[in-house]
Amino acid sequence: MTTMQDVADIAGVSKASVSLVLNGRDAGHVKPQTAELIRQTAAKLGYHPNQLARSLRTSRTHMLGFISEEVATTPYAGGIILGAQDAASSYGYVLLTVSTDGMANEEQELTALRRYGVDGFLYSKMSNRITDVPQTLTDYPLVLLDATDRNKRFPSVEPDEFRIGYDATKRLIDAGCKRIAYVGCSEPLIAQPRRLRGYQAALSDAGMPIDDALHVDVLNNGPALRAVSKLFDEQQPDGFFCFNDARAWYVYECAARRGLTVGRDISVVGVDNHRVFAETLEPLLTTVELPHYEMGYWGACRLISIIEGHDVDTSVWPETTAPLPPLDAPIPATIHCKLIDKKSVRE
Amino acid sequence: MTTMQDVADIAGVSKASVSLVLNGRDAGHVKPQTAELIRQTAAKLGYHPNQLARSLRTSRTHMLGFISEEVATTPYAGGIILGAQDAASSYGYVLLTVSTDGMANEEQELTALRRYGVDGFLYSKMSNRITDVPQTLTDYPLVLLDATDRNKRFPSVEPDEFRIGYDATKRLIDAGCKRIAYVGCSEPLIAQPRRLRGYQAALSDAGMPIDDALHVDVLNNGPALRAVSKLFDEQQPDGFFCFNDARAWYVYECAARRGLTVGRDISVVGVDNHRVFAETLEPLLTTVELPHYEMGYWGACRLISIIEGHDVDTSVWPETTAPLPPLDAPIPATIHCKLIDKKSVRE
DNA sequence: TTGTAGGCGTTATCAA
DNA sequence: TTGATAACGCCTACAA
Repeated sequence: MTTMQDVADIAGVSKASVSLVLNGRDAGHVKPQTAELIRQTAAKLGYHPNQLARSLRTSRTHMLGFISEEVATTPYAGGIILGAQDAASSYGYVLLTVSTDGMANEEQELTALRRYGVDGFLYSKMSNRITDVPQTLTDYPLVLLDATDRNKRFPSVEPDEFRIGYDATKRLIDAGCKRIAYVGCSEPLIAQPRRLRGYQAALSDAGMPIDDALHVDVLNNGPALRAVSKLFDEQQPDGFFCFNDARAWYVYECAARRGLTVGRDISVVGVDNHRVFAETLEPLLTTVELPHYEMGYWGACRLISIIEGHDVDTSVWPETTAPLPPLDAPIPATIHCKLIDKKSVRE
Repeated sequence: MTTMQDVADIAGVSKASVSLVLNGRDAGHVKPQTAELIRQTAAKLGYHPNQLARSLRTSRTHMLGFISEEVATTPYAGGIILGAQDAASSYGYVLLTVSTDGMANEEQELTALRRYGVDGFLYSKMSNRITDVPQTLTDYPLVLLDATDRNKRFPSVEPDEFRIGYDATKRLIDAGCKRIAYVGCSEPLIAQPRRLRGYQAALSDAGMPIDDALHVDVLNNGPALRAVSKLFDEQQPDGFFCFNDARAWYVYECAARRGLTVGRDISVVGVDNHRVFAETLEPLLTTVELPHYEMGYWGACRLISIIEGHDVDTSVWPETTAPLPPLDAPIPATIHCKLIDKKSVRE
């Protein structure tokens, strides 16, 4: 590894000058000519600063601790991590991941991360759970992902469930469906009532009646299948908004048994949690993606803005990120997630 | 943060002694009495060594770079990362993850990781692809996960596809199926022929005929559905081994349309890539899990053994991990993955 | 405009 | 058995 001293020696200057130039602090300190020389020899030698030494001095590591409570065992994980990764990388940060999934030694793992000197934490749950932030983390910059802080002390990024329900239902309306059912989830998830409200709002806005008989919440397996079966027979819906792809499968099964073809006789829109349907049924099923990537992405952005002390205007966030530097990654036109922040006026 | 100097001052000794004691190198160097005093004051002050300073000195960071080429965008990722995580954590290592998924700047990302001083790399592809290791990594300890090094220079851990095919088929045989079909994948994946061989071997071992008409490779969507439909009508299989859950779905759809019930009229075993079926169809569909967790786990073990210079006997690996210290994590009785290593006699 | 020197928190060498 | 002391590579007053 070539060090700063090497560069200094070969360029015939001192370490201090090299440091100044390579950190962009040379304006008015180092003669432009010398600066250029330094830059060139650095490039020639393939010099890269040693992060450890730098961090030891500055006590900033440019590492973010990514903690996933339940994420890693689910298929959802990838997107969040990838989003956080991309954002982090744009700003010169890197992710130190740890999953405390069902581990007894959560505290241990977290203090381990602290010892590595991470600058802040992304704390990622699943399905937007209400969460108590571990004591160990409360004195660090921290942003929650797909989770909500019970005490509302920390910013969080969560899916805009209402919008998901609204958009999905709107698609069915636009497709000409007249009797649109909602196959929900009977587990007590935050998402459930919000998606339901979105579904109802979309119907109302379109001047369509809200019929409770068209709404059924199910769990899994046999009972779920029977409940959907009943819905088919008693209500004969022509459109289905499904809480997720697992639920959508029951609709498929029932349709198949009745000789109905999805995409012709009935329409189905589901929230795609597992990607298997996107891969398999693309032409048949319309899916709404959960904004996992976006949550990771904007969560990391927010965290970095906190770490670096930027005063982000979160009322127009994440549509606007100023005064953060612009990012290369494309910003989606519609972002199906929202930032919850003390300063936020949204929600 | 309390430092070593603090401990030394309060205990009334020098930094050197503290260092020796706290690193367990005090035998024959430090008087047991002093050692005890040092340990106690360290505990009292809540002293934790600063990893950065330590790393700067030892040039060992106990961080592993986890590179996923394609992993993060798939539902498979979680398991691999989690496995690697668990193993790493057992040995006091931590994972620095980076996904170069479709990134133009792979090299950049990797040199970034190098600057952070990772001790080695886990390079994770998907679906056991033949892989060229990036030049940037070749001078580091490196283990490939779910991938095979084209030049066979580095160890890799990949699924035991033959065994997967064999076991899945065996289950159908044990369930009493007489006409067992294989619904494979027509993409050119390493897994495909190996699973097919496993399927055939299981049939042979059971004294059952191998009928090529019962084997069909499909892609997606309409054509796949029609191919499986044809299989149903022309061959009337009573058991199906499916390449993955996406393929299994076509079997379900066809069965439903014919009024056949899975678990009663026909049996289905599929490799579960997406977890959606495990969640939804548990009682109906039998699934074989891909050994993602195991690959991550054993890959990390191997990498660490290389880093620490242990001479692991890979001929009996991963069943035995000696001379590595024992791990807390349970070792699965049957491991559906195998280590490919220069010294390996397996495969 | 440049260079010198001190320190970040460890570990390791070598006298005492 | 201990304790100075010198690295590790970098940043940053401050002096020249």
